[in-house]
Amino acid sequence: MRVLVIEDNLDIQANIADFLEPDYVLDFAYNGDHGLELALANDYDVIVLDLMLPRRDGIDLCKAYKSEANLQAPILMLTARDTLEDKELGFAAGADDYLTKPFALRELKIRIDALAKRPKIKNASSLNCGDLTFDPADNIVSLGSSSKPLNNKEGVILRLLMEAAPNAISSETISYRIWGEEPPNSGALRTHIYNLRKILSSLKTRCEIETDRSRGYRLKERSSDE
Amino acid sequence: MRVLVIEDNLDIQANIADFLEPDYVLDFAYNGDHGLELALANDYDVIVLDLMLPRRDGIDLCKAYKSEANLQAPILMLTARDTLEDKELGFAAGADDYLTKPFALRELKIRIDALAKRPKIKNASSLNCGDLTFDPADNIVSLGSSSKPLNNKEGVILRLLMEAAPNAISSETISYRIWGEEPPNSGALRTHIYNLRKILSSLKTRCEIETDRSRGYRLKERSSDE
DNA sequence: AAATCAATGTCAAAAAACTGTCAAAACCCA
DNA sequence: TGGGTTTTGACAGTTTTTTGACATTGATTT
Repeated sequence: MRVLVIEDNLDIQANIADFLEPDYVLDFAYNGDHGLELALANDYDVIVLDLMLPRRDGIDLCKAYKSEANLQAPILMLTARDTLEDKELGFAAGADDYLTKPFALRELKIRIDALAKRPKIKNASSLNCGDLTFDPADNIVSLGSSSKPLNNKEGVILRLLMEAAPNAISSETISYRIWGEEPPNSGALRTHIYNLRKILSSLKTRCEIETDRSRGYRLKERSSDE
Repeated sequence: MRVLVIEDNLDIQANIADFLEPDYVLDFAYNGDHGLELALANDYDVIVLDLMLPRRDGIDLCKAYKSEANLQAPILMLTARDTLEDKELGFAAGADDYLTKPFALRELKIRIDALAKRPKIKNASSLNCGDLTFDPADNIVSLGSSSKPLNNKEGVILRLLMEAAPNAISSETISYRIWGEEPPNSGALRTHIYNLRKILSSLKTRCEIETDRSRGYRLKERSSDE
């Protein structure tokens, strides 16, 4: 497990090093610029980030990292500030956990472990599956140079399918994501899937929406032999 | 965003409801059993879990949920206990965050938001028994390169058999898992077992469904001498 | 050993549920 | 109002699930 510790206080750094070193591979940065550089260049499992840093503020670093990193490691913020406003700021900047000094090293460790468990967030503004690309921001699905606009519901459905791929996603889940507790009382979803399929096939993509009878739908790349 | 709150203290519950209700869809459970049931049956974005619960301990619930849920929602533990040992227990059970009472509702909210951001953990669970492999995610049973899709009921039955193996599981238990309190009034289960056996034997697997007369069914690897 | 009985296996056919298709109606917004 | 979006409803085709009728099995009793 690789952990990046961005902290300018040498004492704290040494403590952390002593405590975590046997179990983790640690990198250290002493200022914000260096920290961001390391964070973006390497693939860490967790980043421990002090908020008060020379050169570049922790909040700033966090925002920059979350927007620029392709594979976002979870960030644990470390700070002496304990007001709710500070925490809000930190989480709003993209932190995943927040620990106020002074803290027990063991608590730091278990929180690092907890953070490392979850899969990392992929920073993809556009989704893709096989040869297809879909941009949820403007609801356009495209294959190479040809593309088609989708309407709202179709966009949501395609996004859900792409996020779930290659697994199936149940009609109930899709329905709930679109309509919440009160779905339309007729098979509107069926119609949307139908239309989505027509659009996909007009793009000549190799992806298609498979139905997993009574379990849901799945976006899948057609195998070559069909 | 859907949040499940498992908390037996009605005051705290009401507070949480008041504070979060406008923004989130909340479900409540008042005891551990009901909480686990809801957690497994629905797809929540975050689960808020009090540790001291009637019927089933929070730690226990957490472990059970993490091992049984296909798609694990992050769990935020809520408790009056503030020792490191308690936190370690909680995180070891699979918690993703830990908040000690009393807490500020705003902090609860920002931590819920932070948890909801991260992608959920998929429980990659393919079962096997002898030479057979069964993937409940797509209901496909396979032996080496050959495989067969199962329909819903067959899938549930095979999963139960595999989970129980090498022990037998009673018809009543299977029936209850499939139909709940109101099973069909004819021997539908017999027919499903029959069909499942046909599928298994078409795969030439060495596993077979044994019947333990008046006790139930059992999945077993045939011994070589038959 | 034969008779009996309940539990189970076998199978075809009926019933129910699910899905695809599409045109038309309802809705919404500029 | 007009045009795109979304829902409705009807129908057909398919798969899944249940039903029911009968055969078999194994244990128990006579």
